[in-house]
Amino acid sequence: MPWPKEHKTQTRDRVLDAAASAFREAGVTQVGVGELMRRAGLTHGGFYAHFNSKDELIAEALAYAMEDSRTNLDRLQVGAAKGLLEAANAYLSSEHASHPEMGCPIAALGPELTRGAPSVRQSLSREIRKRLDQLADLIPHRISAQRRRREAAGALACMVGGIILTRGMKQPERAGFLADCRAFLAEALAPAE
Amino acid sequence: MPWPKEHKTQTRDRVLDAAASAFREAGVTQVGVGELMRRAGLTHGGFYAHFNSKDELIAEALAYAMEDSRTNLDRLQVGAAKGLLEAANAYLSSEHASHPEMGCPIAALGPELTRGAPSVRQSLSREIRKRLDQLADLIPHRISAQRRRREAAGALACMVGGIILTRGMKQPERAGFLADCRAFLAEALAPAE
DNA sequence: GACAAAAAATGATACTCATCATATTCTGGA
DNA sequence: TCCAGAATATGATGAGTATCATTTTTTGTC
Repeated sequence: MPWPKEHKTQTRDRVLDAAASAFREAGVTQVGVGELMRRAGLTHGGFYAHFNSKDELIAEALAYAMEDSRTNLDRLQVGAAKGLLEAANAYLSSEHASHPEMGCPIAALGPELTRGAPSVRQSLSREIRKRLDQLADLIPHRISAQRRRREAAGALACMVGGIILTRGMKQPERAGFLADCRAFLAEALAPAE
Repeated sequence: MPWPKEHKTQTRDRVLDAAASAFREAGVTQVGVGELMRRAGLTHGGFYAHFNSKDELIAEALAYAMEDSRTNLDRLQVGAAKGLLEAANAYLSSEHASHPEMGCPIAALGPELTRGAPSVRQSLSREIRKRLDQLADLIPHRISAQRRRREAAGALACMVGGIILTRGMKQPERAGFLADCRAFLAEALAPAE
């Protein structure tokens, strides 16, 4: 094998990383294969040595971006108790709203992915399920599983919708709206009752 | 004026109506000017006699679709007390989730519109503000304006995110997730406390 | 019934895009 | 130093795009 044995995997990962950012920033349909390869330091032709199709890349880039956004958002809540509410507060932040290319791909690309190829939709549904389970796990286990599932669903919906709506607003209104969403969740998720 | 005086307005409206449906169904970038004109019973060339650009059409189609979705969703809650919770329940319905072409354009196109031309973003921010005001108005006015605003924000975020997430899920999971979102809001918006 | 103007259709331009076939370059081992 | 094969580059294809200039059709009025 006349090449370093991990070389191909590394360039493949570079393409994947470039795709995960570029897609979240500009949308999957607006970013062409050629530009992705250029961002990865290559030319367009070699693309199909790494992926069978653009759709396959999209499906993989989604999973990659989900993982990436989770680590980026975790950095915003260092030291916090890391309950569901803290996770939601980090998600519903101005930093997240103003940096879609590093943020949650569901908020950046959700509707577009829903209209994508079957492989893309399959990846999307899997990632959503995974995220719901992760969030439900942040709720104390003394709470019933049913209630944990309900709160995770409501919180994730509020998070995704909140960021999407924030990004659709003009600058002066954004901060107040985000604060409203956080306050709303703080009450809805209160451990009381 | 050798044409019925409302003829041009009527065909313009036909294009607008076709655009509002097609965009919500397939996304603004996936629907070309040619197909829209064909849906309106015309050919591609005449488009620019009605609109200065595709972006101008998108901005107008968004407002048109917002109005259209409101009437379609109102039909789901006939006779109800028409409070914020009832509006949210109609929004978070299986019918809405499975018919994006008749539903809320923010849920169908939000992120895509955010990346659009300035005129599109302007229209989007205006429509979001309008919807927030409409929802806040559904809350009894004895509640403080601040709290009405907060509940409208949280509810709309939950509604938009809930529908987007539902559409990203596979069929057997959808109904349960929608029910969880509705139950979550039912508790969060409870008039008690 | 002919005319003028409005409305729509035809046709063309200049792109961009995903995909693939072919050629070239690079690398570790002989 | 040269070779085989893997990784990448070149170039082409065919389809699709927004936009505009020009021509054709349609309609109310004389």
